[in-house]
Amino acid sequence: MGRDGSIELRSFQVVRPEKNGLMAEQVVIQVRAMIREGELRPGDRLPPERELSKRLGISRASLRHGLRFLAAMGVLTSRHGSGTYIADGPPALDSEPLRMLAELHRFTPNEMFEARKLLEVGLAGLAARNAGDEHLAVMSEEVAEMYATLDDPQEYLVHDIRFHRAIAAASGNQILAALMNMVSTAMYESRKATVERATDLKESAEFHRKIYRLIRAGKSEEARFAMNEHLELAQRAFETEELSITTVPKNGKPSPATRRKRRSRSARAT
Amino acid sequence: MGRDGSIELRSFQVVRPEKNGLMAEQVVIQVRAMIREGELRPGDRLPPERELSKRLGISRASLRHGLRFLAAMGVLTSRHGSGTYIADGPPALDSEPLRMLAELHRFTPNEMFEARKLLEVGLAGLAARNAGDEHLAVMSEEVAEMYATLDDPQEYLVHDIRFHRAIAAASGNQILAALMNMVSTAMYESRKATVERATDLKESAEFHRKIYRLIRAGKSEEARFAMNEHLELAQRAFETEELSITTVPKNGKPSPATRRKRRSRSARAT
DNA sequence: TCGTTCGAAGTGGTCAGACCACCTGTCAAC
DNA sequence: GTTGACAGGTGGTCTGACCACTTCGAACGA
Repeated sequence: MGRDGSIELRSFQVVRPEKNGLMAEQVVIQVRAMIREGELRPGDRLPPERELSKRLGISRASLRHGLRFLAAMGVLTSRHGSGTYIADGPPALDSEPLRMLAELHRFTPNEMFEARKLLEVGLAGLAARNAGDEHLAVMSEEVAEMYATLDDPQEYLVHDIRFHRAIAAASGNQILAALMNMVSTAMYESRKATVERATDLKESAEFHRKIYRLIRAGKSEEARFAMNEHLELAQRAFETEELSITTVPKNGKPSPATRRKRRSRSARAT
Repeated sequence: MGRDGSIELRSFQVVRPEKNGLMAEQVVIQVRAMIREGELRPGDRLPPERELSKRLGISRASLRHGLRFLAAMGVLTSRHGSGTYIADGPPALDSEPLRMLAELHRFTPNEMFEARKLLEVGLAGLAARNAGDEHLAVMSEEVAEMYATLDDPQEYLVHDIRFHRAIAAASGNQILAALMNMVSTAMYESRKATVERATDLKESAEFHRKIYRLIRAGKSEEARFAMNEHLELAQRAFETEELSITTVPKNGKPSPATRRKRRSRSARAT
């Protein structure tokens, strides 16, 4: 190794054949490794930044960049004055990225709805096959709450969402559940506005009850069908509402935002 | 209730609508606003960090934290020496969070596969209804490439993935396409290993061709069915492979991993 | 004894300024 | 016209200090 020690300035680089750029990336890799090895588990607290930065041989600033990155992915949460913790609770994906993506690319609410529909229908089918008693109990509970809050749209929406979330949990597939929640959450703002003007929450509640019973009975295909019907109804309500809002102004050119034509775009594969 | 209101300690919250915590969060909000207003569009370059930090009245370090956050969400990419750019190209969600989540919660590959199946089947159905000529052309091309690379599994896999990606693009729903790609990418490592030991790539290619033809013919239901069949086949191949690896030791009990029963799991609603 | 208060220690959040590493366009030399 | 060196701009990293918040235990009071 020729460690004569005259010039050691860059020795730290030599140790590292990779010479990977981006110190922050190193942090991600390290933490990820710790998770994979089982060294870090959900809910655990990480070592203090000052210590961790020393251990990894990088500045605290760089370490923090890496942690920020992980926090954005939903893997970590930092609590001021307390520490940095591995996310716990049910597995969940942050919906913020999806919301951003939607704004960047001007996704239509309809597209969002369609995505949700596909996921929810599939989940309903799975739930009919896999739901356990405790999930069924939650669903039943939420249906009851919906009936009880027919005159309070906002509250109704909360139980609506919880009901669908229970179905997702009952499906037995946490990934699909996480995806559905991501989409659902990204749509929350819109739904909050829509439900306020809803005319027939009772009908909606009936539908939920019907879906619940089909899932409980283990009737997969029928549960799928009912869920599909339910969401298409909701989607239609949503669409008409959208129109009634966007058509308000006296602008002669209604800006054909909904028009859809085939775009040719440079692919640039990576 | 006895709310005589003698204690007003918490008024500080009311007086300060601004000064919200987390400077980095401010950055996210600001950039997001710029995107929403159309001030920033995909591919655009952001102002230099030194300038932007001044404009927002925060230190460069905090600004960078915020940018890091956005980068993690896939909204930005920073190029050393060049600048910071809004992500361009087709809308995509980073698969890293999903991969992390999978490791944190020990998702089974089967769950991942099931999620993928649900998405792909749905996408195939949509593609049959919405596919344009240019998408069909890409799909056709990739099928041909698959036949041409039957003896090179790794290369085959590339075209396999591109084919499915083309279907997603043809579905007309960018959100679902992004979700599918996220799941698919997260599984890439596993698939790379599986395809290497695949025995009958020809059969796989046949299936892809069949799916392509059904999509081109606009036969939605049949395309869905074929896709489902195709993926269940692949899943089975994957499972047996998993077993052949994990069952290596002389363990007498083959661990009935596929058995499925109602699990009772603490729900912990949030 | 029990409950409350308060303060010190620990931890994440922010700041400032400097320097390094890399990219890009320019312009001189060939 | 082509090539090469160079200078400016830009993101990446480091340092060290201070601020803001949480936590917990010791001192205090009932």
